[in-house]
Amino acid sequence: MHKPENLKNAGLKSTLPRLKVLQLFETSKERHLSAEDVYKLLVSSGEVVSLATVYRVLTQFQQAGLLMQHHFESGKSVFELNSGEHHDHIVCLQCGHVEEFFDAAIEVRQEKAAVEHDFAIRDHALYIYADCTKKNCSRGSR
Amino acid sequence: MHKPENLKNAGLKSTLPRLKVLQLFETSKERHLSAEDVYKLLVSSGEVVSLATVYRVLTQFQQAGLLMQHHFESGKSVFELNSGEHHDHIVCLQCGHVEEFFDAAIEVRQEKAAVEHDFAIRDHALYIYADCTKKNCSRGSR
DNA sequence: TCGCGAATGATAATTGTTCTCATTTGAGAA
DNA sequence: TTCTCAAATGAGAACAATTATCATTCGCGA
Repeated sequence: MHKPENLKNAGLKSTLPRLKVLQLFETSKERHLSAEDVYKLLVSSGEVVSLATVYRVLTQFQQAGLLMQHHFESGKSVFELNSGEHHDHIVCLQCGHVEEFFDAAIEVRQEKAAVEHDFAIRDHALYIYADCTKKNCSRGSR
Repeated sequence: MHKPENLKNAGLKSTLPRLKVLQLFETSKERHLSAEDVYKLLVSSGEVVSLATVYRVLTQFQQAGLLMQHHFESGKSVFELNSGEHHDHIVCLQCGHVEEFFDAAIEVRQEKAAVEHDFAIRDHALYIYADCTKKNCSRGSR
């Protein structure tokens, strides 16, 4: 789905590090990755990329609309492929597992709240922090 | 409203720095303050408190339930007196101004989303980022 | 008033992220 | 294909927010 063309379309020169990062997001089983995650995954799969480059590329991809950036409570921000469909997140406080959801009613009420308070809404973040029920949960990370 | 008793009730020894911080939150016109804000406000009003102590006290107050902590996109976290009534926030991306709102319907739908995904909700954060209409907006801070 | 454990101050250490700058690379020109 | 050069990268320094360390000081009960 995402190919070098995507980089060109985004006005980004097609370089090795960029292709590797993009490919990682497309193939990783974990959809939400932090800069550190990306760096470690690349290194552990034998790729040589600098952490600085990972940060730069992630930021560029986010600005180009290829990735979405989120700020969970953990302190570090995480990225995910931009599916084009807005959604919010439920984050497990124990294992860091993230699940996505969308609720039209919530979206509507948010817009309403912004309007009522005389704000021009630009973006919003809804994070639900909870305990998930994964059998392998509680390994504590992220 | 909040007095030394509150500290004792919270199991915290009533010390000067703690009283000063608590008093600052009670009297400041800005309801949402970062650690840096608190530190600077105290210093500029002639008080002598260490930044490390400010961080410690804020954390203790938050754990004691006196303060609520929020993580806006700015990167630094902000605190506010715990009113006891849950509410969400609209944050101006330009001037950092924060407004509060509450929408029962949103709360209900969030709970529903968590249940549907088999999560035991522990906490949630809903931040709407927008441009406010304050005449003195756009000074850019926080 | 004394004594001791808890709290504080000053500063070093950590963490996540950005910046600097010398070196390398990709993509078009020759 | 080779050359050219701006753009991209790597390595490490620099930064900002926050936490940890540890010697000194303080609050509070005996």
